[in-house]
Amino acid sequence: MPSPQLDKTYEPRTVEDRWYREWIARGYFRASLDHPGKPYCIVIPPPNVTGSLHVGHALNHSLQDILIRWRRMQGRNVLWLPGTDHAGIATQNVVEKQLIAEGSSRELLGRERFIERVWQWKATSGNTIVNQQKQLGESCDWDRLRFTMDEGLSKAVLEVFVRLHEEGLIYRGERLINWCPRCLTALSDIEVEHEDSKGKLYSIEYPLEHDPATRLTVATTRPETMLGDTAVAVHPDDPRYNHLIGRRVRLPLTTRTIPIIGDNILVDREFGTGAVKITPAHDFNDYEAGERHQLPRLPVLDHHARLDPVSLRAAGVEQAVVDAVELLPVAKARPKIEALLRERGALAKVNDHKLAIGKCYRCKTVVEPYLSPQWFVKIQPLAAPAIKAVETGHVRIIPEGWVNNYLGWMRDIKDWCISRQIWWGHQIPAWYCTACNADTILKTVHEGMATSEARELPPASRKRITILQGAVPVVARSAPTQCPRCGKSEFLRDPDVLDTWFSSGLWPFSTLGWPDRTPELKTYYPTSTLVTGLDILFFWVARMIMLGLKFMGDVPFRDVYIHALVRDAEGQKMSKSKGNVIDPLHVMDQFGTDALRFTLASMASPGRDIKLAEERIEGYRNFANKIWNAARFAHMHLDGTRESRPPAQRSFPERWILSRLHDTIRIVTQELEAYRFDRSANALYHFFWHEYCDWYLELIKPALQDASHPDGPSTRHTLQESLETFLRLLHPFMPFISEEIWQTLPHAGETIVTQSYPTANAAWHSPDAEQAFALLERGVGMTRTARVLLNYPPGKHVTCFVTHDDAATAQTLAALRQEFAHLGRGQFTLQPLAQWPDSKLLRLTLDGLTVGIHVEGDVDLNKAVDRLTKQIAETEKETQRLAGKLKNDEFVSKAPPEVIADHQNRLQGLSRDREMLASSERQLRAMLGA
RNA sequence: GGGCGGAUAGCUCAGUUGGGAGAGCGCUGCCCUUACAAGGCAGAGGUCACAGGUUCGAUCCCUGUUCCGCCUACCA
Repeated sequence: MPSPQLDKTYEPRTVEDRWYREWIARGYFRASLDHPGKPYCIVIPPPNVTGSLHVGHALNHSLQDILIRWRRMQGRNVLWLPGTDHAGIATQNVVEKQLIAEGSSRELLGRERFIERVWQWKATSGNTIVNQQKQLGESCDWDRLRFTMDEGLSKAVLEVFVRLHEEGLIYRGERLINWCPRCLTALSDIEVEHEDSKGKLYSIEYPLEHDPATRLTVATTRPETMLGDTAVAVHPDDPRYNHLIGRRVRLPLTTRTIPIIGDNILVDREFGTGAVKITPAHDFNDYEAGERHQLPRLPVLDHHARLDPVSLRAAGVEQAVVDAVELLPVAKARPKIEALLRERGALAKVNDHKLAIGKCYRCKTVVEPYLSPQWFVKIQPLAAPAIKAVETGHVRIIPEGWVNNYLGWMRDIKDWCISRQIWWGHQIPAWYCTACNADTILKTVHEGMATSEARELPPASRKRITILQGAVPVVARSAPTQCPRCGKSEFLRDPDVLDTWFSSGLWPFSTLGWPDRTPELKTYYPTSTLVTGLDILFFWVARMIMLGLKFMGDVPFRDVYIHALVRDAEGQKMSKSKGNVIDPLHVMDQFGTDALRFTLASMASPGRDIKLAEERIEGYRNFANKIWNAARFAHMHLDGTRESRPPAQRSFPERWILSRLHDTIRIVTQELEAYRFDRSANALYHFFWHEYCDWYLELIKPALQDASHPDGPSTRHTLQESLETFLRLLHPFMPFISEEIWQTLPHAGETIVTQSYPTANAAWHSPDAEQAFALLERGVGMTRTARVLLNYPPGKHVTCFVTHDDAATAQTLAALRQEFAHLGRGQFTLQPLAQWPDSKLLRLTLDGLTVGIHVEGDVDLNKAVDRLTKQIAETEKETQRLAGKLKNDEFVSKAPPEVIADHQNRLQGLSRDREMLASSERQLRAMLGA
């Protein structure tokens, strides 16, 4: 066939787009239920539908695509199922910002029109990330693209909610939850990020009611919450205070007195004064203590985390204090309270204090514990089987270091708050009969707005509806028409939506058609592997395992591979505000998609974050170019007859490269099975650059360039065969360049995508060739070193001698005369040392191998002498070390015999080397003297 | 506070049953040798964080210390 002309450098952009469209058009990525292979399925961790591809996605998706393409080539029935999630809070925030920029708001728009607006936003930006994924070469079955809010998945959400509710595993109740006063919604425990910050510890004095001259001092980091204190706790065994239990203190700034109680859980006698104020409505520990002692809960903050005048009055706060702080946010109220306490002489001291402050993971606003009715999943019954699944290995977590992390969290898991006070998401399928619940449904004027603003609102938005804890919902798959209790038909639907993770927790089966019993579920569930980052192990992975076991009766996936976080070159977390983000799209434009993918794979070592620097990507861009040029070389020489000989009858370079290829196939496959993408990638890189290009292509040039060479036809065959095999081995990592080159080589089939993955061929394994090569490599290296020592130009034709002090090895060398001549650029004599000239010769020795190079003209021999002197010293040092060990009786008596024998052999070898080096040095000095 | 991981060449990292320290990038020198200067060849560079212990022998196993990350937690 004619050799196609390949350009001198590889241009990824044109190639990538062309092939991706072709792959899609021909449907190579489509899964088929009829496929005879064993199923292999990955569901993609759904990215935010309105987001765009960042480098973390690029890593996550590249690794999945490597696994998928590899398994596809292995003949498995592959499904990679793509999709996106609706990212409730994040997406709602984005659209709200747009509205504010337009001078509108979601309240002005109303719920229905707001949701329409979000769908519009999804329609305009929803394809962005999908197109970027395609640019990355992802071989997903795009026909099966799913979205957490689409009809099928919403049906699954409804079904799960109703069933869990029926079983009593979902309940509604008033609890203290994490509340974001900016997003105005509840958050689950893990949506709160903790950050160390500097704060203050305020010591406040509470006078005893029966003895006001005596004061009980309590410490707090949040003095403004003291207005809502309902008790002070001391340790029951603390002799300083326990006689006060049952007495009362006067709460400063209020008209109230509160009891002193004994509590050994809340109180740490060592900390502070040993007395603790209790604010059950604004602190999780205090809430628990309040439960234990039946204390009232007095909230003092509203949902914007401002001091609420109505609540303050209800809490008996003095009117002057209310006037001073009402409607102030916490940060502004705190100094006012501090000043008021100081005025009253109630503030004992203020110390600096380090504390961890909780922030909203979406908007970084300080989260407040907030008392409100919410929906929860009772999690213990779901967690128990999910713990067992990992303990027994039904789900494998890789690297397994994360197993304890998972188990620890699961064993201490808290009920999951699933309701969110936002509009974008799956609205909770609970309806309240307005007649039966007349007393528990409160409609108040919207407190978040000044009255003038509130007047502008449509009536439906003007109210804030609060459905109190006692309300009785009807939970159903569709809206009820009649109240089962009173028969009336007017209902209010619960306005809350579900946590986004509630729907993504169903992802491995909802995307396959559940709750319908589809053939897809039957074929692909449990899925094979989940590839994800550590950051969503709890958010997502744990919940998928719990819900998968609950509703499918089986784990959602067999393996969970947890990969690293991508950081910048300095190890900093990438963030837009720091301006250190590496944009994968820009990288792909600049260096090519294959280079980016290969970089990420090669750096994916387990248990270590990836510090990504552009130079690395550039390095692998160069690798792609190297492959490209090797292919150009092949094309220049593939014309002519080709002959397929049995491997054992091929020439030495052919046998050697096939043996190396055999080994590389073995390593790449084995490491992929162990999810060691880094080792697989490095094996590919090392093989191709440093064995295939550096040595093999050089070794076969004589056979290729001489038209009448007897090994020509076989060499051409092996060249083509080895290159084609390597491209298949490489394809999962570098899909584009491998396809582009593969297409130009002789091949069967229409695409590399569906070719079989190479398997190790035992007939290619050749220890003899490998051993011979090791000698050749070292010998050639030594002649090149000698050339540099003598300042010979690289092209200079030299006269050389090579031998080895072991006779059999010397025989092996003798068979390599032509290879030495070619790579060493000169005339090589492979005879015993006795027949070498004894002057005008620079000799180098290592491990019994000696190379001599003829010294011509007036060259400076000093560099060579220095080199020999240095090497002799090193040899001497190593000799001392080994001899020392062998002289040690304990070593000789206790070390294993093979280690002793090895030491002795090495010592002998060193001794011979040393003799040879010393004689070389004498010879050189003689020449210098002459 | 608890848990986990890391500390190996200038940088980023391998090193899997303890026995002669490796790679990539970078650096230095020489080369535009017809596949490739996005390249070739040669080379410099490391008491494997520190201190003990186990062992004939420790980068590797054990203990402690220091430093850096991450996760987690209610010390008011």
